Amino acid sequence: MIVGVLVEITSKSLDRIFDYKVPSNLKDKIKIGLRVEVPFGSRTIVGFILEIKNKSDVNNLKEIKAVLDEEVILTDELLELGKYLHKETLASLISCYQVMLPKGYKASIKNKVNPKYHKVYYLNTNVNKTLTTKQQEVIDLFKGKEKIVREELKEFSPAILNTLVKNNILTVKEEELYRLAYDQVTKKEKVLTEEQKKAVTNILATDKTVSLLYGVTGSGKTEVYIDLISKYLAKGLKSIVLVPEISLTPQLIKRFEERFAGRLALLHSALSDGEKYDEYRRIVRGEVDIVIGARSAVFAPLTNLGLIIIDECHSDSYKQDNNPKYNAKEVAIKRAELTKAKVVLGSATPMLEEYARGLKKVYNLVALTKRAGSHNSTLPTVELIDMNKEIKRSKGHFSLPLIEEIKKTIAKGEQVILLLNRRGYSSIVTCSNCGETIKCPNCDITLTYHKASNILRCHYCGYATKYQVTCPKCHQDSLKDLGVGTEKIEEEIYQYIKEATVIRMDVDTTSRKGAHQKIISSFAQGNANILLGTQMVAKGLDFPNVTLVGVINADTSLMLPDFRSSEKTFALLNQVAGRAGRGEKKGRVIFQTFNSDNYAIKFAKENNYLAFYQEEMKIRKLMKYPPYYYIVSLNISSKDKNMALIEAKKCEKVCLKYLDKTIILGPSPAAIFKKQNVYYYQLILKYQHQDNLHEIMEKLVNYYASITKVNLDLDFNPIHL
DNA sequence: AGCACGCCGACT
DNA sequence: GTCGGCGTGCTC
Repeated sequence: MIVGVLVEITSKSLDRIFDYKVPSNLKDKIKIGLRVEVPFGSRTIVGFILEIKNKSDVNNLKEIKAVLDEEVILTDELLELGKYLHKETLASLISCYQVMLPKGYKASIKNKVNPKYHKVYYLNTNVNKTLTTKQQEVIDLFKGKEKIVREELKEFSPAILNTLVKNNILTVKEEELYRLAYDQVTKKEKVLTEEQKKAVTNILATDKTVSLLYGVTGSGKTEVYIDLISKYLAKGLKSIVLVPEISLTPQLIKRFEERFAGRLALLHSALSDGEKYDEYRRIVRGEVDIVIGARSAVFAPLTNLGLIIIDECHSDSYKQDNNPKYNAKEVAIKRAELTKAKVVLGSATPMLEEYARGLKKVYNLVALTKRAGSHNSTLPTVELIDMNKEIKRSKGHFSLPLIEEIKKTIAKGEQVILLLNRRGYSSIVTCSNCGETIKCPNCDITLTYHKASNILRCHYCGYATKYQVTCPKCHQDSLKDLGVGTEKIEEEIYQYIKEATVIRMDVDTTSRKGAHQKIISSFAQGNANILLGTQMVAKGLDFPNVTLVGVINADTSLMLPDFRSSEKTFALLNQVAGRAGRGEKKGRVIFQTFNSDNYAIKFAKENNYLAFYQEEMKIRKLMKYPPYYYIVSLNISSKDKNMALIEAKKCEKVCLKYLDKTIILGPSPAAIFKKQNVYYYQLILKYQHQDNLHEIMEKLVNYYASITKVNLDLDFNPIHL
């Protein structure tokens, strides 16, 4: 017996199968998809069995040393998905399999996680022995219980329990203990609105693989998900729910827990390695029906998969930005096709690509147009504050009208959410007088400030211009690098609003485990009247007492050097506005902006997704961006600065020669040109139809895999450029 | 990736 | 004489 093993070394030159003999004592343990320990050169490493055969082209085969798993972790379905990922992203096959597994399953010994065990006592029947009082106390605890874990018998000394075991009254076993505990309360289902019921029926009836559930904020997409999951469950089919990491809030988890207690597994970055490992084992063992998690949960090894839900499907967190650079949405659709499952994409602000596919009937488009929560919860009214006019009499970053509204809201005993839109703050030069930013004449993309060389550069085409403080629009010497944090804003709030009590929520205050939960419950209990934070206050939060939402700087994210900046701004503003007025009381929203005429801001104020979609589509068409064009970015890097440029030019030449219908931009120095003494150049390809593109890219990848000193890294359909 | 092998210069 | 620098090449 010979096995083909894919070794766990991330190197393109080793990304292939190595054959090993199987010693006779391990023969009956061998299955495809299991991990084995093998000798490799002078060391011992871990790999996956991908083939079982009885012949090999290689002569002196070594023997495998050990089989590491009992349960197959790379099921046929995952093996297939891995091949798909490898083919689509051109990342190494081993990296495609590694990305599917939690840390504890990966090879390196320092990450190794083991199951946790605890002692469990069982009461034997037919006990007729006289017991001591202490012993009787223990036995009494077994009333109505089959077993008791040691931790619950803390007050009893080991001597008592040992005697009971010795006398055959109790039996003790070592059982695996799952590290993550869940609430076991099951709540009754909420009654769906007519609109929600129709959405569910529609999604169940469609013969299309993908449904796009386009529902305004507060329209109750979660109820639709929950109902769909139950319906699939009734058919014996399991579900995966993907949510952006940032919106995996305790509030959301609780709703699923309440409905699917005991049948739910959770996979996200806030879990410890041990917890993740345990959750994964529960899934592998078929002990759960629903998996809820961030991006990589799309690979959860559930069998009988019926449904994959992708909430907030416009979120860029579904794209992984290191290898393999996959998009969980595409993987979900592929997986659904392989298993005849369905995909539901949900959003109030779908990405343009998604909505376009909905309109073209590639996806089944389902709309929720009304707020569901309570009978009179309607969408909040939004007001724009033109900071060009207000700046002179504003206090710090706060305009007078915003300060007034905050004061009024606090006085009524209601709560406020304030968003500091920090996206795009770093290295973007803005005029502090008129709000102007400098754009690339070729790409319509904000230029990025490079401190070291004191120039403004376009990340797309490489255009560069010298940085000057004079604003080309208002001619004031006010062009500067912006940068303000939530701490500074918090100070200002206390300075101008005496009655304010603030809770801050940003990466700094939520990094510790459980901090997120604490902040949310503290605010929900009314311990503060203002919740101030970055993007994370915009997503998924549901506080009925919040009646005012303020955005301190609505338009900083418009200035991102990214063709999706308008889309991102619109989505962010729409979402944060959706946090207001979710209960009985009507909500109000204030956006402070320097660009009150900008269409993204204007349509966000009007809550008009369709109008935004149409306007943005025009620009995308004109500028040849997605969804009209596909994009591939090539990143060429080397420790040798000259060689990096030479090779980047070589790549350009190859593209020019073979890709006749493709627009080629660059090579230009990458966003971060020099990183740990490695120099990076970037080429961007734009195309609509170029049949041989993948083939050419594969050839380039293989070529650079064979040479050292220069590296080529590809990103198909990149989110950030 | 990581380890051995190998061929050159500095030095207890 | 030997230790150790890192360029090259191989791993079933």
